[in-house]
Amino acid sequence: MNFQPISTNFFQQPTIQLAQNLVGQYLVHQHPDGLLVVKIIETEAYMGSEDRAAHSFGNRRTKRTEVMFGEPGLVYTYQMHTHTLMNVVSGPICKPEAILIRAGEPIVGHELMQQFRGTTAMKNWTNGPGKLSKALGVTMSFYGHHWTEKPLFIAPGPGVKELEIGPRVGIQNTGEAVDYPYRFSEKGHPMVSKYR
DNA sequence: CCTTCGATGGGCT
DNA sequence: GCCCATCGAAGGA
Repeated sequence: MNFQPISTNFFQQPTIQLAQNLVGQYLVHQHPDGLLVVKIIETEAYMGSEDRAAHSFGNRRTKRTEVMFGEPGLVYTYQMHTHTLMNVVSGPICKPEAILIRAGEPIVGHELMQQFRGTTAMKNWTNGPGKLSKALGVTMSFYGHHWTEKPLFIAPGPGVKELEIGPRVGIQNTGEAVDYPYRFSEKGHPMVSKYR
């Protein structure tokens, strides 16, 4: 298969819509040790200044959140404890919205993913945001990269049969935001990350 | 400075 | 379900 970056204007749709449409696309990393591809099966939208669960709530602008104020399609990586989490910057410039990529299904590069993840069962390689980054060999060095540029990019995928919508995971202490229906996943997929 | 706290994951009970 | 690794960001003094 020949994977090529999706067009730039794919990232110009409204954030909720983009979060939904990212489910079913491919995420490709042309890693020095081999090609790695997953189909995205779970995302979460973070709606910027209005969303108490977002790092950019209240337009908080710091070294970490700076990239969220940039153009849609940029890569926002950040550290959570010992893990790297991957986001797609969304919304117009200066509207700091983003989409967390939470889970994927291995398509190409199973051997390398297993090596990066250890010997656990395949269903545990990419069923969470930290695991996914590790399986794909993605680190903080991609902060500010663009998701249409090799070697790390989104490519058109097959989509999904049915989309499931629910509340986001792991955002206690964010008031009313805990129940916003901003989590999107492929219904019934065995590698969707845990429910809360 | 100093303290608190994670958009997590793995191990163990 | 509970514990905690491990560290930078955030926010207060």
